Amino acid sequence: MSHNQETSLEQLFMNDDSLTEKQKKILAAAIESFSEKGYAATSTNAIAKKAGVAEGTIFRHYKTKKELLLSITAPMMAKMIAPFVIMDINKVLEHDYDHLEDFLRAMVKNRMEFIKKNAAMVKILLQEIPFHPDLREQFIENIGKKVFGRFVELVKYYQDKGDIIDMEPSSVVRLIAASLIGYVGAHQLMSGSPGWNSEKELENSIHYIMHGLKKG
Amino acid sequence: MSHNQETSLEQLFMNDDSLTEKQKKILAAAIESFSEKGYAATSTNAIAKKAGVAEGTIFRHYKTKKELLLSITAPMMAKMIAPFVIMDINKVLEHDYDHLEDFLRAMVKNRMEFIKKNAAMVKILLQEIPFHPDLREQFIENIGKKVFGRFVELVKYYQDKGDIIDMEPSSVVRLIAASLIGYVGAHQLMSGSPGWNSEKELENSIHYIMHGLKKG
Amino acid sequence: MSHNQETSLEQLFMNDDSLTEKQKKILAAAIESFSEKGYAATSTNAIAKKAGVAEGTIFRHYKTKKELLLSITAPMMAKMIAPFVIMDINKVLEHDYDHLEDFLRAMVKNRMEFIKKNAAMVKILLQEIPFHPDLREQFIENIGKKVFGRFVELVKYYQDKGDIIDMEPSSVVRLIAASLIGYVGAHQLMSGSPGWNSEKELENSIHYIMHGLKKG
Amino acid sequence: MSHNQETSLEQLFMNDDSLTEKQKKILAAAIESFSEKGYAATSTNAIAKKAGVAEGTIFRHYKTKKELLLSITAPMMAKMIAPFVIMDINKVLEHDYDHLEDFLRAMVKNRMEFIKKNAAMVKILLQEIPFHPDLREQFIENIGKKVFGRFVELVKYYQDKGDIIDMEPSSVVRLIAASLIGYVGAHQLMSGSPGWNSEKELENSIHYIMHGLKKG
DNA sequence: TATGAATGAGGGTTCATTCAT
DNA sequence: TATGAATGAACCCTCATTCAT
Repeated sequence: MSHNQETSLEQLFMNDDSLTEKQKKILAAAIESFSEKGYAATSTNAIAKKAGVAEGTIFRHYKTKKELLLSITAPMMAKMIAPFVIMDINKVLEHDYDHLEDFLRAMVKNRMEFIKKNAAMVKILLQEIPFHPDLREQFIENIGKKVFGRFVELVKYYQDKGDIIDMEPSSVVRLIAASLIGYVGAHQLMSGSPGWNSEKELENSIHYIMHGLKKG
Repeated sequence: MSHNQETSLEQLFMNDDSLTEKQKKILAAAIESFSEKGYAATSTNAIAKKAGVAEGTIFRHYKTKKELLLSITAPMMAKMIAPFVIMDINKVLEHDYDHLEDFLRAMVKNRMEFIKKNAAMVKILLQEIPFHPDLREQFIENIGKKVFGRFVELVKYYQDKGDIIDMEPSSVVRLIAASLIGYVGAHQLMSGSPGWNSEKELENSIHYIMHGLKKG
Repeated sequence: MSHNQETSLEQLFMNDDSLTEKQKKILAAAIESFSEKGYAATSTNAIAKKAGVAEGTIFRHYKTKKELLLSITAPMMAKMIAPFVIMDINKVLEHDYDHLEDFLRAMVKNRMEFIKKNAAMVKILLQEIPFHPDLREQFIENIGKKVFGRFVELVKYYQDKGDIIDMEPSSVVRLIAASLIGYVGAHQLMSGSPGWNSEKELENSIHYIMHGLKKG
Repeated sequence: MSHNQETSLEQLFMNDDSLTEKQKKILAAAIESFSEKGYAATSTNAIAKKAGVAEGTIFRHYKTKKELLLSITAPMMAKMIAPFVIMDINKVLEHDYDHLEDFLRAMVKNRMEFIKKNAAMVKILLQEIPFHPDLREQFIENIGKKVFGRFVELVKYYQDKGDIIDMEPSSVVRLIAASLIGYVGAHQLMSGSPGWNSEKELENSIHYIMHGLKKG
């Protein structure tokens, strides 16, 4: 859960040697189009044109348009949850973060970083989940089961320590998530407008989360 | 901000005498389809079939498919913000709710009621906002400017009374909103699954909001 | 074949007591639309709107769109050939016009007058003839047989008198017609532009016709 | 302005290597349909069927139905005026045709040849001009400005020589054009009927033109 | 007589996908 | 591997016409 630089997912695509040059262009074009106009409203023809590639080329690499979407969202989810999947909870808890606040702040900053770097892809994921049952299942499986589970353990630990409220751990996790997603949403909506101070809002959000979960 | 029964928007459509019987069926079918598969992935032909109506009939009443969407979302937004637009802030504050907690709880319940009754339409609104600049503008204009402004006033009042934290009022409002929207989203995602207790989750959310905003 | 004022066909419609007020508006709207955009490209809906009438009203008076077209073109043709049908050739020839030139000039002026007054309707007739076999037949029957026949008689008379060339009478008639229609076409195309002097062009056309038909 | 064989425009399309086999079939089908029923009354579906091609194929090659029309009429106009654009007036006048009659006869025959070979396409052009402002402008620009200008020069030359009447050169050109177009129109209308002798009518037309323009 | 809601066939066009090159 | 022509189903929408009011 450190602050070290991760490369963005899109950059990962670009450095993947198993991908053709054209394939990379297709992915980049698809990401931009899907995030702007949505999956259903983006035509493969439009993607091909934006990628500077023949329409057939898309289908040489991805059997269907849907598969192209999944080739974006699947690694997206994998990377999204990676830090949680690999983290050794015991080590994390005992050595890295004495206080919950510290852990939450670190996590928030880290994932916020990830989200900022992969804004378009996160946008696609969130936008398309309502319309694709398989995407939703995949999401629930990954985020809901794996990550959620890990967080629940974490929350329980801090609850046992008496640091935070004795609410259902799953609820606690959901509340945190909502606050963070809300922050990102506001950032997408407001970013650039004069009244929006992204850093300060982040701090406010963290403060809100912390106090919302305080014991008593 | 009372708990009195409001009729759902869809019922309002159904009781609107200026609408043909067929028109009502079209609206109902469109609401169902749009909320399930999204605007772009719903064909006018599918709507017509679901409504038991000729496809041409749709276009007699709504010049375009987009206009049909807006005829759903526009009154949706109006009703959504209605309680805030008409509420007399001074009266509200001085007589109805001595404590912020009471007001928030009442408001949450009231709007939660509205959202539950109009789940499909709210879903449409939230789902389509990313894809329709005009919808987004309309939303910002209504929710962002009108409602937000009113809430900011309210928050300032309670801040002056010393009840809640001295954070930017706009941030406070955003944080509350995120938590509530997060609750609804979870409800949509989880409703029906065994682990989900909607009532309790609502209480948890309110508790979280209250403490998140506590002074000090 | 005198120069007396005839009312235009459209005015005739307007004064016809057997026509409803609405019906007159429909005819006027149809004439304008058909002449501007053509029969096939004009919708009954557009006609109804331009006439300020419900779409159903059109079909109360005219069973089909085609019938509406014919209700314009049929009287058009009747009026177009009326002077020729009623004229008493012998009288005309022996008393009215000693010289062919005089007759032609009078006829040209008279029909030109008619065409000017009914520009839109003539335009419709000429435009639609290529697309409607029945219109074409009707046209051939009326203009081709009746009028043509009369003109052929006339031409023969002047040929017997030795005034004009001994070409096939039918060819003579066709040549005159082409020159006159050419004049009207040019008028439609050029009218209003600075270089176009309608009166002078008409005189040129007549001169051209006369000399084109001169003996020897 | 020689009588050498030109290939018809449609044959040119058929020998154009830049066109797909299907594209040629589409063009042939469109030419036939447009000339018979008119542009507005011809459906792309009908063209596709007649061409033995999927409807989508049409739109792969021509973005819109209108573009398909223009892809027929534009080269049509180019070829129509080509002989006039490339002719060296001085050479023509001094060496080829001592008398105006000879030039006119040659030109008439040459263009008549072209028109006969491209009857369908000429028909389309003339039929659609009233309904398409852009076509009309294009026509005026090409025929009206370029060709007309050249003819005016020619006419002036012969007027200076004293061969023909001292009428406005532009009127002279118009009168000739009307007579020729009239001939073609009659040919379209009458061709096949027993009384129509195309060759003789052409000679009559030329004679009529010549005498119509005689001095004095 | 006049309306305008309703129809469903058909309009032009776009779509994701296939396949010969 | 990459192309782009070809497909035909499906898209949104318009059409002429009908009919209950």
